[in-house]
This record gives sequence, C-alpha cells and structure tokens, in this order.
Amino acid sequence: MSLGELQQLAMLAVVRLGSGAYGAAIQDELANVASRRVSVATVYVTLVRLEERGLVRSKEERPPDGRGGRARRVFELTPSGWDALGEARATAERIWRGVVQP
Amino acid sequence: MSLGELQQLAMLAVVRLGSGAYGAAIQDELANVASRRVSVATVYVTLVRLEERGLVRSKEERPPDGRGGRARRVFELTPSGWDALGEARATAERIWRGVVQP
DNA sequence: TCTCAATATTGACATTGTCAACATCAATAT
DNA sequence: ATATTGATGTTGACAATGTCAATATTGAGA
Repeated sequence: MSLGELQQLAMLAVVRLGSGAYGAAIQDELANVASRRVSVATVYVTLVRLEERGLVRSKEERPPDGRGGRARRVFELTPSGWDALGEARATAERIWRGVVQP
Repeated sequence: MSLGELQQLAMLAVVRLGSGAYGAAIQDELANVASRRVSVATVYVTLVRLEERGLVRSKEERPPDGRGGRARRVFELTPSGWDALGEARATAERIWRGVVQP
C-alpha cells in the first residue's frame, strides 16, 4: 500500500512545479533534483497510476498565446496525495537517523 | 539501476543490526523503524536479489550455544552496497529540501 | 528417532518501473 | 484548403520489485 520510489519522486516534482506540472517539466525536474533520467512515457504512466489511486488529479490546459500543439495535462496533488507524501517524508527522516557511513 | 524502496529499507536494517542481521531481526527492524510490516519471505527474497546484484553478501552462522534449529543466514553490505546506500541518502536529502506541506 | 521450534526457500502472482512506437492537435507554410 | 511541423500525450509490452502461503531444513531435547 505504500508509495514506490518513482511515485514519490514524481509527486514531489509536481509539488515543486506548482501550476507548471506537466509531462516534460516533471521529467526535467526528476533529472535535476533526483538525477533520475526517465522517458516521458514513464512519467505519464506513473502519474496516471497515481491518479487511479486518487493521489493526484489532472486537467487539460489549452495551449497558451501563439503556441501550437496539443494541450498540456497539468497535475496536482489531492488531499490524500498530501497525506501519503507526508508519511513518506516522516519515514524517510526516521530511517536515516543514527546511521553512519564507514 | 536504482534501489527500490524496500531494498533501501532492508539495507538500512542490515546496517543498523550489524552482526545480528538475519531474517527475523531484519523483519522486526523494518516494522520498528519504518512501520513496514512484511513477511519473512519478503525479507529473504529482497535480500537474495540484492545479493545477486552484489550489494550485500551473506554467510551461514552455526546455531550458538544450546539453541536448536536451522543456521541463521547473516547479511552485511558490500562496498558497492555502501556506495548505493550513500547515493540513496544524498538523493533523499536533496529531494525534500524546500518542500512545504500546506 | 520423533517431535518441536527456529529458520530459510520456493512458486506464484500483484504492483511498479520502463520505453519505443504511435496518436493528437493547433499553428503556419504551401 | 491541406500538408507539415513541433509540442505533447497515450498504448502495449515487458522487466524489476514487492508480497506471501506453503513448504523445506536443521539441531536439541523428549
């Protein structure tokens, strides 16, 4: 029932990006913040599965100004999503406490 | 190429337990430190897969003093294992920086 | 040697991670 | 008008990881 690692990272990316959280941006954020290089497809599949679990939601955003192409799909966390993320964080902090690298 | 979450937790448990890192002990550690309740089978499968990847190694430990039963299999990290764990930690720290819960 | 308690292993399936290939769509060049 | 193009999203398929019930191994003592 707990979050996979990429799921966690993806949710974090969504939080950081705020209103600009769509596919390619999330992909970049993953690469920059976590050095995790994945395809866009991976990003979408991950987010869609999180949406099925009710942890994120999304809406289409009409392409702005003079930019062509398909509409962006922008993601944001749901309340359950925030809860899940909070737990993940608490665990992450507890886990490393007192561990010393040789 | 990166560690799954349970893999990470299991390695941490091994580190914490030192010379006492065998199946049941690891299982308990997972429950106590990370509130992650899994079966022993899960613990073994995870550790065996990590061993195949060269991140941990193990040896049998003859049952001590007057205790019956099968020999324990005690795990410890390999140098690669320490590296992987170090990276995981660095990433974990970088990731949460600047994230505020609403 | 039979049972028992402690431990490990197997087999099978669910979830998550991953990407190449393909599909959509609005602007603009032809 | 319509063909092209650039930006974006979606599918299908398979690999890796997570998970456990059931089963096997082993040494001490009854």
